[in-house]
Amino acid sequence: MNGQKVIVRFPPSPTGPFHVGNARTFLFNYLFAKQKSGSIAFRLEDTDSERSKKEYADDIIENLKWLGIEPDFDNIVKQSERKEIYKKYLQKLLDQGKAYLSKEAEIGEGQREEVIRFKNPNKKIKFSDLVRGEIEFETNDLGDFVIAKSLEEPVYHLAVVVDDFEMGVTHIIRGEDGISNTPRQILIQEAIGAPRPIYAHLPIMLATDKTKLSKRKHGEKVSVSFYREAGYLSQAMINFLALVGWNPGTNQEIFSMEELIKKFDITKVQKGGAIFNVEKLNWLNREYILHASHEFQISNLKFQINKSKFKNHKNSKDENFIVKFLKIMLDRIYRWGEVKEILNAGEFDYLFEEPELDKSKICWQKETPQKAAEHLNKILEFLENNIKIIPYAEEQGKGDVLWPLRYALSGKEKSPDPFTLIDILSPETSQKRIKKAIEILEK
RNA sequence: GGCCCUAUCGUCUAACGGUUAGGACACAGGCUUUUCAAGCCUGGAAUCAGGGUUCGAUUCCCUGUAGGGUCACCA
Repeated sequence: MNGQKVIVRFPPSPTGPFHVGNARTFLFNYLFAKQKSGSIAFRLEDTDSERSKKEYADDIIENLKWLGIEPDFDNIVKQSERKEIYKKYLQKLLDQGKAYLSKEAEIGEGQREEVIRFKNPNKKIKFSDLVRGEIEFETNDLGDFVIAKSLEEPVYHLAVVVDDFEMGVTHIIRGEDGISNTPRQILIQEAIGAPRPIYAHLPIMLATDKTKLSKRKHGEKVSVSFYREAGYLSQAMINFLALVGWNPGTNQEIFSMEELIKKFDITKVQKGGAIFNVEKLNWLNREYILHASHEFQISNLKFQINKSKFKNHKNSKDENFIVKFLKIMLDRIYRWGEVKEILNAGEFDYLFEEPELDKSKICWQKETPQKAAEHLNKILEFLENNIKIIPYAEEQGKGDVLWPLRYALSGKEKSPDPFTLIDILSPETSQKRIKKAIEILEK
């Protein structure tokens, strides 16, 4: 590029919520531009007034900001506002005989009687792709394709080529689905005298069924906002997306944005499509949750509790409780949204209210109710005198002592260990629950 | 179907013609202050097939097969 400034572009069409596949495509553009100290143009391809909606444009912008990959938001280009520019180029092509008004023989529903077609020179187009190497097309089977419905209504290919040219785009990094559009666009570039940008076609991101991730087929899980709302961290999302289709050739898995910018290499991008593997995302997200600052963890936890059914419970306001609860939660979540889900599902009800005990479940395996009551009484005594329970449990059989204790405290067959429970419940509450269990056992 | 692209463990991938084909996620087994979770240790798991080229192919070439993309007056 001999010192020429790199300019990439991100041209979403606001006809749906921001798609994770688009997010990855843009991330690669972003990484590439940043490492070359280039700039990133943002263009809304909103010429389809039927399907383009402001809410979608807002969703794209909002999530781009969340992900921390921002294009040049100060200079947003909207295709819908550039009719005059396209018209100028169209007229010139017409004047030069490189395009012509065509009377259409067969007209379908909503189609025009007369459109502007590009006069195809029917030549072989060869271009070099940063990811795939040389790609060759015979363009005669494209025919004289339509480039506008009228002077005022250009069609995609014309608009894109004109915009990329006017905006000085040097590198077009886009999805693999753009490959077959490339020869058409190169033909138009040559006709309007635009330089050819450098192309890089990224592999497509696929769903588990190995087909393109689509909203129709795969639902809300294709939109960035879904992951945001589910409590994934943007850094984890970025880290994950970067690794789908690219890696630095080392065993490193965790990358900050700065490292990605430094290490990203467009020529090492994978050629084949890659499946969006949520399990890997989950693992990464957990890593980020665990390594976040304590303050960040606490604020996320509070946020989730306030969205749960316990939002007004006194424990939810108790800092001490929150800190202890965090420790428990960090051992079992991979995304923050799970806190609310787990809480609402009732798994931790016993931390907020007294559990119902089932007599048959208090005893461990073949232990008798008498024996269990005896152990619990002993524990009560230890608690009052601040004596360690473990030595006694080891002597008497850990299951026989610890299971009844844990069950008395939680009323659950599955829960954190009894010592963690005593700690978070307070000795008083614990003693109360143990007494209750003894009562039930003796009934 | 035409055109184009692609092909390493289940998944994401490493290996500038010579490796016991490496790592991560997931999975299985084991360990741990009962259970669950987490953690730690161990393990199973791949070069699509067939031809070439080469002393030697995961790697280069061809064919087949499979998968994907694209074939709009949508973007």
